[in-house]
Amino acid sequence: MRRFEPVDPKVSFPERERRILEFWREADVFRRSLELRRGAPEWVFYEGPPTANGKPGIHHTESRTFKDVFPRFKTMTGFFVPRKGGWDCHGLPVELEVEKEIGTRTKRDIEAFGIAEFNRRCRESVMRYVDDWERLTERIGFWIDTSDAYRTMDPEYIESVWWSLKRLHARGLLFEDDKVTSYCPRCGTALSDAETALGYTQVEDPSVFVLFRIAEAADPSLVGAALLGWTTTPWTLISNTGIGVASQARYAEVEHDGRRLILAASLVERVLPGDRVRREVRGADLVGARYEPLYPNVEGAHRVAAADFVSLEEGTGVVHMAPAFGAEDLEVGRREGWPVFKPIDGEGRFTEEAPEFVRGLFFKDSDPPITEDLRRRGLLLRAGTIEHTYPLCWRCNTPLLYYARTSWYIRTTAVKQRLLQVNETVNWYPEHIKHGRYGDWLGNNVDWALSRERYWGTPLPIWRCPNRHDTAIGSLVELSDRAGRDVTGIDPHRPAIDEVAFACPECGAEARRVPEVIDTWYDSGAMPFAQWGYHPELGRGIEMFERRFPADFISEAIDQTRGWFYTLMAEAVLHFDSTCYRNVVCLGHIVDAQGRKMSKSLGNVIDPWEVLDRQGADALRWYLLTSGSPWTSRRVGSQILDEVVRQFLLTLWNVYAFFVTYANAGGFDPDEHDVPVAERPLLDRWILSRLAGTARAARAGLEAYDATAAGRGIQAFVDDLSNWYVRRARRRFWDPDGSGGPDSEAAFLTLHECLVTVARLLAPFTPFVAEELWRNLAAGRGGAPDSVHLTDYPEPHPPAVDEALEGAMETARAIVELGRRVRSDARIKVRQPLLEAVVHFSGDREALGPLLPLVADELNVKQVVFAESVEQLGRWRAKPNFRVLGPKLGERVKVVAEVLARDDGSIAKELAEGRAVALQELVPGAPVTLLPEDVDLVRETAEGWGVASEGGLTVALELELTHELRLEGLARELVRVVQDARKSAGLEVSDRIELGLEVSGELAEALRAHHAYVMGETLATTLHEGVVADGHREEAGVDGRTVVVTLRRV
RNA sequence: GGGCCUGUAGCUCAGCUCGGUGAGAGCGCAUCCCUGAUAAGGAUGAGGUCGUUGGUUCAAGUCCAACCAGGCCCA
Repeated sequence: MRRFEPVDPKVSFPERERRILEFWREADVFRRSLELRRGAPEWVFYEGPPTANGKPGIHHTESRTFKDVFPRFKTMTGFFVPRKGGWDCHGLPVELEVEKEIGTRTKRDIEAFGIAEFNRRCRESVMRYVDDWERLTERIGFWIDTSDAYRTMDPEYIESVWWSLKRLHARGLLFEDDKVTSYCPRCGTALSDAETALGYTQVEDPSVFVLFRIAEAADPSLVGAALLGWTTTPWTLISNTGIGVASQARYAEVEHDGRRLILAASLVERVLPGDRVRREVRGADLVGARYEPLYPNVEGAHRVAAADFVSLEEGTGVVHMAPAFGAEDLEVGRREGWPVFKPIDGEGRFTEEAPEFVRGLFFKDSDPPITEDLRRRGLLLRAGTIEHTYPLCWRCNTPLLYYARTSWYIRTTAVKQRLLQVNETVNWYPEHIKHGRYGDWLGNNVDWALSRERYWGTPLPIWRCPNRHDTAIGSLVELSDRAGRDVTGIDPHRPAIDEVAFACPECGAEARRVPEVIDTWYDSGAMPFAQWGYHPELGRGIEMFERRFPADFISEAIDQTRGWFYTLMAEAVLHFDSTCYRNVVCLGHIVDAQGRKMSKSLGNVIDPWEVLDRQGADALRWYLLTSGSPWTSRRVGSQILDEVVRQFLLTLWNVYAFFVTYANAGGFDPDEHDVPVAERPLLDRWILSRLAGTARAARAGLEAYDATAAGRGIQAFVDDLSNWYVRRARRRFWDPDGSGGPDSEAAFLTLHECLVTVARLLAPFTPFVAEELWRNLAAGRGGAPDSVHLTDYPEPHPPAVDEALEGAMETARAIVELGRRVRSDARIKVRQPLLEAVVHFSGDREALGPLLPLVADELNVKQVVFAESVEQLGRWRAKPNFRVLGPKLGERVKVVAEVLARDDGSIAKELAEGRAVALQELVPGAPVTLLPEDVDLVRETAEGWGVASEGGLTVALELELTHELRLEGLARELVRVVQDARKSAGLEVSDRIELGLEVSGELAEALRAHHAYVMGETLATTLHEGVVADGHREEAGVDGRTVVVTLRRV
C-alpha cells in the first residue's frame, strides 16, 4: 500500500507552482516531452518574436498562454512539436530605450555620441530585457526553447535576410523611389504604413478657411473671386503650389461680406449658411485658373487642377495642395508639372527657403503665426479647431509629417493577387478576420516602405558607387570576395559594415553601402527561414527550413494583422510563393480596468509578477483561456483572478484534498482494487459518463482551436464532480476501517479516475495544478510517467457516454432542487427526515427510477415514489409546447394556447394520464387533437401541500412529522453538535473518542432511540449520558434545549 | 468618411450557428439552509425596455435592415 502525499486544503498556488517549476527543471520534463515524440509527425509552431525593448506586461502573457496550450495539446496527441524561441532585437523601440539612457534628442546627437557605442548599448539593452522575458516565460509555464532562440541581430540571421533582399533586388522588386511617406522628424526617419497605422490618435488641430484670389481664368468673370480652401495643416500653406477641385461637381459663387467666394455647392449650407448663391459653375470650368500665391515659393504653378480625390463631404470642395507634403498632392503635382517646394528639414524645422517669419520654427509650431499672417492680409475667412485623428509617431508621440523623400521599397503590389489567393488557404480564428480586417488590408496593399534612416537595424545590403551602380550583397563571404579581404568575422551592423568598400563591378569606382537599415518588421517576417540561418548559397539551414515550413500554427494579438501576420505572409509569398501558416489564432487585447489598451506610453501596464505572486500562473492562464471570448478585448484585474481561484482551482483542489484525506485514512490504494465499471453504482457510472463526454468535448474543442469551449466543459465537469458526485458519494468514502467493501472501493476508484483524467485534460491549460494532481495520484503507479506532460491526452470513449443516464441524473437533480424549495418554503430543515416525496414526471420513468433512492437520501425522505394518479398531487395545468405545436398548427397555436389557459384542469388531467384530447369546436378550422407530447404539464399552485413544479416536473413532500421522525431528526442534531465539538477539539477525522452527552426531555429520548447511530457517526467507542472526565467540553443549543458535549480521544 | 468587432442584471459574461413564447450563470446584496470538502456548499429573493427603431414570422435576445453608443483598424 502506497500512501498519497497529504494535501493541505489551505493551498498557496504560487508556492506550489514554484515547486513544480523546480521539478520540471530538475527532471528536464520539457525536453523529455519532446524526446518522447521524436520521429512522430511534426506539428510546426512559429514563435512571433517579442521585441525585447522593455519589460513584459501582463498583456504579453495572453498570446504566450495561447501559444502554449495548443502545442502542449498537440504533443499529448502524439505530434512532435518543437518550439524554438525567438527575439526581435532591432528597431526604433530599442534605439529609443538607449536614447533615453544617454539623453540624446536628435540623430546628430547620436552620431556625435558614436554609432559604434550606440549600437553596443542597443545590443546590451536587448540582452537585458531578454532576461526579463525569459524569467516570465518560464514562470507562466510557457514551454518554449529559449536556450536555442533565434535572435534577429545575429550575423547568420542577418545574412539570411540579406540573401532574401538580394534576390528581391535581382528580381527588380527592391527599388528606390521618391514617395511621400509619413516621417517622424524626431526619429529622423520614414515610417512604414503599418507603423503609421499604430499612431493614429484623436488630436485637436487647426481648421482654417483660406482665400485664393483668382488672377486669370478662361471665364474672365471669375477673376477677382476667391476660391475658398480648407486645411487642417496651415503649415503646408507655405508650400502651396496648386488647388484641386472635383471637375464633375457643381461649385457655387456666394457673396460674403462683399467678397465673392467659390466653394462646392453642396457645402455652402454647412460652411456659409445664409449666404446668397450668386451663380453656379462646374468644377471643370475652374480647372486651369491661375490664382495669386499665398507665399512666394516656385514658378510655373499655382493653378487649379482636377483631382478625383476631392471630398464633397467635408471642407469646401476646394483642396489646397503642397506636393512635398501629401501623397496625392505629389501625384497631381507631377502630372501638372508643378515643382516641389520643400522648405522643411529632416528635423521638422523651416529652412532658409521659407518666409522669414517662420524660419527655424518646428512645423507644428508655425500654425498660429501663419494663420495670423493670413488674417492680417485679409486672406483668412475664419480659423477654428477640429478634433480628428492624426498619426503621431507610435514610439515618441511626435506628430508625423507626410514628406516627400527617397526611400527603398519592396514591390509587394506585384504579388497582391497571390497574397489574396494564399490567404484563402489559411484558417483564421476568429474567421471574420480572414475576409474582414486582414483581407481588407491585403486588398489595399501598397508597396512596403522598407528603409529606415537609423542605426540599430539590419543594414540594407546595397552598395553604391558614385555612378549610381547598385550591387546587392547576400553574405559576408560574398562581401569578402568583393572587398578582396576576409570580413566574415565582422559584426554586420553599422558602423563596421559601412567601412567595407569595394570596386563597383560595373565601373570600378568605389562602391560604399547606402546608409539605410531596414524595417525591423522585415526581420521578424523573415523568421521562417532566417531562424535557421537559411542560406542556399552557403548551403546553410536548408533541411530545417524545408522541414518546418510553413507553420501549422501561430498566434498573436489582433494588431499583428498589419504586423507579423502580414510580414510573414508577404515574405513567404515573395520568396517561396507559399503561405506561411495554416492556422492562426488572433487574439483581442488585454485592457485595463477602464477598457483602455495597455501600453507603456499610457503607464497603465499591470505588472504580471503581482498576479503571478498572488494568484499564480494557472489562475491567469485559466482566465485567459476560458473567460469571455479570446477575440474580444478583456479586462484583467486582481478581483477577477481571485474569482478564478475560488471558482475553479479551489473547487478542484478541495476534491483532490478530499480524496487524498480519505484514501489515506482508509488505507486505500487504487492499484490494489478493481471494480468493473458495470458493477459500480449508478452515480459512479454517471460521473464516468460525464467524464468521457468531457474528454470528447475537450479534445474536439482543442482540435478546433477553441480552448475556451474546451475549458468551460472541463470546468462544468469539475463542478459536477464536486457538487454532485462527491456530495452524494461522501459516505462511501467514510470508511475508516477499510470494511466498506466494493461500494467504497468503487467510490475511491471512480473519484481517483476522475481526478487523474482531469489532470490530463487540464495539462495544456493549467499545467501546474495538473502536474500536482498527477504527481501525487498517478505518477509511478502501474508504470505511469512521472509527469502528466509525458502522457497522452485522454481519448474519448464514446460507449462510456450514457446519455439516458445523464438525462435522468439531470432530472433527479431537478427533483432535488424542487424538493429543497418545498422544504425551504415550509421551513423544515433538511436534517429533519420526512416520510415521502411524490414525483410526477412525464418523461422517461424507467431511467429515472433507479436514481430515486439517491434523491431520497439527498432530500432526507424515507422514500420517493412516482405519482400514480394526478389526484395525488392536485390539479394540473397544461402549457402548450410551442416547438411541437407551432409547426403543426401555425397561427392557430395561439387559440390552443388560450383554450389551455382557460382549462379548468380537465383537459390537463386527460393529457397527464397519457390520453389524447380532441378540441372540437374550441378551435376554428380543421379538428385539433392534442397529444400528451404537445404540452408541458405543470402543477397548479399548491393548497396546503408541500409542492413545487417546473417544466413538466412536480415534486410533493409529505410534511407531517411523526414522533419517530422527530426523534430521528433530533438524533441527527446531536450528531452535528458532536461533530462540531470534535472539530473544535482539533481531532483527526479518524480519531476514536469517548463521548458524554448531557441531554434532557425529548433529546434524551432521541439519544436512547438512536444510541448506536450516534456512536457510529461520531466514532465513539463509548457513549453515556453525562460527562467524560478530563474531556473537551462544549455546550450547544438544540431545539431550544442545552446539550453538554464532553469527549476525549482514545 | 469606410471596414470589422462589441452592446443581455450594479459588475464580469453565457445564450444568437439552427427562432419556440414566464431570459441564464458567477460576483456583489438580502433572507434562509446544510456541514468532518468547511476561509467550502445549497435554496430563495431583489435586480433586465436583451442598445434603439422598423421589418420577416403563428412566434424574435436569436433572422433581416437602418440607426445609436463603445472599441479596434483604415483614410
